[in-house]
Amino acid sequence: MPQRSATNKVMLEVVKTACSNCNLRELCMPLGLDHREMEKLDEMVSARHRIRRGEHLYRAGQRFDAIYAIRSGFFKTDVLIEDGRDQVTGFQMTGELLGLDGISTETHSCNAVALEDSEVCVIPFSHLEGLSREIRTLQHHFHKVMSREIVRDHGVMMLLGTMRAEERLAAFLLNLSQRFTARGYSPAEFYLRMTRDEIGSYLGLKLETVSRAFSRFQEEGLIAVQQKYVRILDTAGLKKLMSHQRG
Amino acid sequence: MPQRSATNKVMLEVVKTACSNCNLRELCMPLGLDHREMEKLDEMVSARHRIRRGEHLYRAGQRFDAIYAIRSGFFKTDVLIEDGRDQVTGFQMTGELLGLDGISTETHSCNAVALEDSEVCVIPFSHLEGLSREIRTLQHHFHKVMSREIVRDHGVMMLLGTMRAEERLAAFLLNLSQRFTARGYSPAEFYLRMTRDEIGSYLGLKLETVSRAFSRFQEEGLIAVQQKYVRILDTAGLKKLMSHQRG
DNA sequence: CGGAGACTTGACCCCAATCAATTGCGGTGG
DNA sequence: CCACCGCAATTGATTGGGGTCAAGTCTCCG
Repeated sequence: MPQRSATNKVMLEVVKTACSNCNLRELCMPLGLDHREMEKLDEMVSARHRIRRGEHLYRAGQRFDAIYAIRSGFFKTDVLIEDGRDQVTGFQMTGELLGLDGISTETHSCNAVALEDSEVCVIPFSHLEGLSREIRTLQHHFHKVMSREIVRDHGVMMLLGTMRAEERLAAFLLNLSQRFTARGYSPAEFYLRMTRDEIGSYLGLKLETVSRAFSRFQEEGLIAVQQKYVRILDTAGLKKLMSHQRG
Repeated sequence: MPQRSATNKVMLEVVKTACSNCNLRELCMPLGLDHREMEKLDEMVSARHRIRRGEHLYRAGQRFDAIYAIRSGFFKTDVLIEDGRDQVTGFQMTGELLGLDGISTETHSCNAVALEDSEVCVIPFSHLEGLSREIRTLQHHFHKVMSREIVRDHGVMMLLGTMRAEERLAAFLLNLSQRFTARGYSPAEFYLRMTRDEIGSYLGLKLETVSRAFSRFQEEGLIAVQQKYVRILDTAGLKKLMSHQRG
């Protein structure tokens, strides 16, 4: 319990931002650590960083030296190639990590942009590797997180390679729903933080196609949608949509 | 130097399959290790495994406990979903690792199939984590390899999300060329180990489309292709193709 | 209240999918 | 050795899903 003293406010601030007291600890890095290990983690994750909506957390080409855990907010990552084309490679929410792509070349290979005012915890990568060598659990957890990212990417490849437009959007909505649920939010009702254009880029579709698919889903009673607000009315219906190649 | 003795032959066999003497050491796990560290790696990577063309190295759903380094041969990985659709998520060649996707859930999330008679080195994962805690260089290298896989996946997402058929095939051929080059083979001439159907699955195209694109490239003098044999005649032309959205 | 950006909707078009026929190739057995 | 089989690949004709272009509506915010 925090001491009642003149330093109370500062204490609270510190407590509030420590991994050991973070309400994301079941989703984020601390998973599975004991008390002593958690303290070491707290030391490592000393810096926090606020990012305003629309600002970059990092840009492709910048030197990599830390990964970031999202404490609050919402991000997108995107890559762009010379001729101007770009693609959103992912949307990240609280408890998820950003920057894993930078490890390989020690240079960030994509851009990370806040889609709403956000706060991230800075995890200096060399410290993380150091602590991983001491704490088995942390090491293993980190490996799992990287692997999960690979599996997720395979899922997106599947989506882009084999699904038609409406299936892609259904998969996208169900995925969002599941992730909001894991964070204690409603599985059926949420605000999209990204534009139709960004959804389209992620799903390999044009914004008009995304918009049409939303409208169709609404006509069919699968969802209620009004701009960024989405309410899922028929989860089973959306799932069924995904398992039919045509029709 | 191997001793001249009755055990000579056995010795040679051991030497031949040790990481420290493997001609892939600049591509594979040993990268950057000193002599002592290399010896420890040799101990860890004790088992080898032969896989015949068409056989599975592992299947989705099987328990994960090792990753595999390809010593010789060629593999594909694919995922399949309930309704029967499947997608090739990658083609792997010598020196590359297989099985990273299994770390996250301790269960393989895709199938790995040999496209020609192959040999892999078995790297028990718990041993690898153990050794990573001892050897900084190995740990860092392993992290880089995982990260590289993530970056590669982003490249594929880009390809699937934004490129048209011919661009995809051009990108695919250039990528193969580059990887063969890194292994000391000709950059301009190689045999494809996979079918048109498998290429198509990987690129999000139907096999007929792949075939047509091959034919078109040949007509335009970019490549010479006869079944599985491919000869790149105009690398610059293929690259140029990739940077034009239409035309 | 006015303007800019986000979104929706419609009409048309094009690239790749689909359907279908044929050719080429490698292995197997008479 | 060659005929045959089955699979892989090529090629053609047609179709359709999503892209493109364009017009209009909604919303947020200064």
